Amino acid sequence: MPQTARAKKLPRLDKRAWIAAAFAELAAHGWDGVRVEPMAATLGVTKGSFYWHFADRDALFAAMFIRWAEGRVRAIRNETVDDADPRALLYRLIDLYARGPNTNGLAIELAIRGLTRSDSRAADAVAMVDGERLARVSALFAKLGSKTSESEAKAFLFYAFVFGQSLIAGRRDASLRAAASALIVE
Amino acid sequence: MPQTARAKKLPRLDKRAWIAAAFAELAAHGWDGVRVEPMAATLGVTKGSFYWHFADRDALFAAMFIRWAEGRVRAIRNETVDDADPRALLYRLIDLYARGPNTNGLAIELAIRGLTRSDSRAADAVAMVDGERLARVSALFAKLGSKTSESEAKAFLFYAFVFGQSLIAGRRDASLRAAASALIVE
DNA sequence: AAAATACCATACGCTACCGTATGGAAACAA
DNA sequence: TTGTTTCCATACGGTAGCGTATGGTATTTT
Repeated sequence: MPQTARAKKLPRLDKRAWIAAAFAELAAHGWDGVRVEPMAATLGVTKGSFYWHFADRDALFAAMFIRWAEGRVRAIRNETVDDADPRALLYRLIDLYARGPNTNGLAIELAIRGLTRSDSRAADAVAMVDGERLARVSALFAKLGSKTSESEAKAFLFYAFVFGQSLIAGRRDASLRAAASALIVE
Repeated sequence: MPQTARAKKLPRLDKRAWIAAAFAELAAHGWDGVRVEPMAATLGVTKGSFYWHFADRDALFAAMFIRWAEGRVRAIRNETVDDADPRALLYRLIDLYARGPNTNGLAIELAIRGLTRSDSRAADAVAMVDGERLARVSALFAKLGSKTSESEAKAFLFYAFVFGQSLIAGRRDASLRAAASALIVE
């Protein structure tokens, strides 16, 4: 009997493919959605694939934490190349986390942050990302003329606002967001 | 055979007891932790109790959303009695959500907010709470002399900050928090 | 081409729950 | 006391998903 099922072109899967699928599920249905067998089905394979690449479900989680942290650190570094205007960068960062298409990334971010209490690996990942982001944003405020201590406070405020804003229901109101943003940056 | 198990004094349970237990699990282990049989065990009863009070697990969730929303609306109203100094109230609100003991309430809040995408009942609850909180905080800023539009922006900023701040890893640093708070309120 | 390795299918046992069905104890009423 | 209602225990059947065992098919290596 041929190993049926699955499209003609059968692209073998690797860890990355599984992790990507896991993030998609995480964004859509939370951690409850990240389950081996259903994911295998949507990937067009069986559990056999998964348990070849990962020891168990928990190993997938661990890999997700690491990949997420690395990706976020890389991202913030790319987003704050220092030959640009600091003020413009700050506004751009707000948009980047508040507006449209990145709604998925935000869901993932919040889901991971929801685990920091019970999972130390998640806590480590978050700490790494927060450290990098705060440092970068703080540097931007410093460039705008703040002293060290003040730039750190402003960075904390800025960063906290960006996240909090994403949690609030009536955030559709763009003008409100803009006004609040100006209160921080200006 | 007597209906064994369970301590001598057997306080019959009601919906409220189940909901309270569910919130405790939610805070500790997220939605994954809110499961009927394990909760029954920790409550010292069996599923029989649960399925008498609730149609199914989903009905429990629905009840949790409603109870949470009502409780939060009541809370913000109590916390903003208007014979007090607005500025002091604002600082007090920050502390209330940032410091020590309320770490449980925050976990619950974030867990519920994590569902707003996939569960409209959760979204409704959050919208109700956010509306009330924004209105109350906005009124405080208005008392401090802001025009309507500015007080709304400040309230949005304030409220977003309070939440975001709770998500950030290095939030232990009280002085940072204080400095950031001052940037908003003053 | 043969052998080794990488990747996956199939099939299985197992556990943790969900929800239901039913009878019985406790508390309250009549 | 006797019914009536409220609350719960016990016992099932059923399902979804975890992890394992094993062998088969691709793919690379020699």
